Amino acid sequence: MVSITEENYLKSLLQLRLNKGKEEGVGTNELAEYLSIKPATANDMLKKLKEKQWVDYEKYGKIFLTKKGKKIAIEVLRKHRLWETFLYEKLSFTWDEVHEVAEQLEHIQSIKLIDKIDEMLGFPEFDPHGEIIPKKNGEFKIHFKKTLDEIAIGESCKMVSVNDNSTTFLQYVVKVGLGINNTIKVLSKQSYDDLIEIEVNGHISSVSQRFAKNIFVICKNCETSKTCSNKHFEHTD
Amino acid sequence: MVSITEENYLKSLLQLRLNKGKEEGVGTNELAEYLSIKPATANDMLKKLKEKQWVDYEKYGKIFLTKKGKKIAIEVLRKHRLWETFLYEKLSFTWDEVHEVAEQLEHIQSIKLIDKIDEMLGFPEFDPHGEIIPKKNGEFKIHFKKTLDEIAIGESCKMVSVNDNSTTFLQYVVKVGLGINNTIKVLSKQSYDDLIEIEVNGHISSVSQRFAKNIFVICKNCETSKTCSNKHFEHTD
DNA sequence: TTTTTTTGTTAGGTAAGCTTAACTTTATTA
DNA sequence: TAATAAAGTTAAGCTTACCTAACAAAAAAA
Ligand SMILES: [Mn+2]
Ligand SMILES: [Mn+2]
Ligand SMILES: [Mn+2]
Ligand SMILES: [Mn+2]
Repeated sequence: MVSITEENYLKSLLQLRLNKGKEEGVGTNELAEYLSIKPATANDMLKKLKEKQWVDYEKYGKIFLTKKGKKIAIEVLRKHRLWETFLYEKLSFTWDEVHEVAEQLEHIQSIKLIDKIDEMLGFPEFDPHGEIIPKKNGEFKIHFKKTLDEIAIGESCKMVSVNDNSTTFLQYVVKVGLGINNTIKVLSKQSYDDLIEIEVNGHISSVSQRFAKNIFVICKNCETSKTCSNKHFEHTD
Repeated sequence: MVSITEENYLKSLLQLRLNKGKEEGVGTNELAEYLSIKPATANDMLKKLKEKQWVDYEKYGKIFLTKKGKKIAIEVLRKHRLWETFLYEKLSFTWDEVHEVAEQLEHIQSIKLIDKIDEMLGFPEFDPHGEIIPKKNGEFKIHFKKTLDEIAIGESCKMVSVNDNSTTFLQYVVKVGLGINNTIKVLSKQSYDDLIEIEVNGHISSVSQRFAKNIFVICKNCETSKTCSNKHFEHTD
């Protein structure tokens, strides 16, 4: 049996893993920060997760999901994104409202329930934040995303998702005139205060580094995705 | 803030209260049995619930919900029954599948969510088990229900709901040919083994005392309901 | 009315999930 | 390379929600 807390840990490990392009493990402090808990707490829990063979790591080393652990994590992520889509599509929730509720709904235990929701939605590919929804068999495409601050001056990119799901941030994104699938051109960067000047739909505005680091984009001329099954991305079991 | 466990306690106190016709409080052992926990555990929690002013009772006395406690309990009960209806009506779950999942869904914190579900369902009056669904303002009708074993020989009654939500029991109910709103006539009672002979839709069968105690009915010639607002059924606050 | 049974309470203990404070190991940077 | 900073671990302690065992009060039966 997997507790709600354990599910949140495993899902976070997967998300942190996917948010880095490279094949890196996750750190204790990084995980703790992401879950808004203290490193000591994360460390305790990681011992239990290792015991249960859902993660693997050496003392003082990076943490990796095992195959079993990754399977659970993908299921939770799938539920989260399907619930967000349900709230957005069927119950007219707004972009910034869905995440908080989905954070709870993702822990409802019935497989039948989530499969029926999937069916009701017509087996959607993306959630309202532009994130890919894993299929029932656990397969999903990985975007090689960059954050907006990594895009060079003069280059164009497409916004695919966000890295901060807080209501405050999402409402700010809307205010700046940004949205999923918008094309963003980076016009200039101020060396004085690190502000980034961008153009979206003919409209020019300036955003901070902090803001830009929370906007995920794919650049126009790069390889953008690969299919990820249960076989990829886990450590040796 | 009210925890999931606390919500389950408060909801159970309300349900036990409603399942007795009379204006009686609930006992510690009775509550513990209902929640499948030990009386000592229930006793601990009741102290905390009293501290929080959600229940009121004297030591060794019967337990009553306060106005505040009853408000929370009604909200949870409303969510439970709306979710059951959603699963049954929109996702083609069967009668015996809905309860278990609703037991989890009832604890999702969003008011907007449950109101939207209510709206999607067209503000239904009854859940799939025949139980009344409290309105958003907390009002609902109370059936003066009896259990099937209390019906006298020769009398007819209408099945309105069940007192056991286990899959095993609900599937057995279906097998016996019973369902919500069926008219049941009590033909005879065996004094030897306490079996009750009933007639439903022209079909005659015998059921045990244990079975009959879990079938709620209203008798044809009694007063059957009264409206219950937040003002009724609580102890003095 | 006394005895027995049922019901409710107290005391002491466990596991999960969290905290702070002190410490160790690894990584960075001078 | 040595000093410093960052990352990770350990120890001790808290709260919630559960348990068993022993006991006290109230209700029912003899
Ligand atoms: Mn989300
Ligand atoms: Mn969650
Ligand atoms: Mn139910
Ligand atoms: Mn519940």
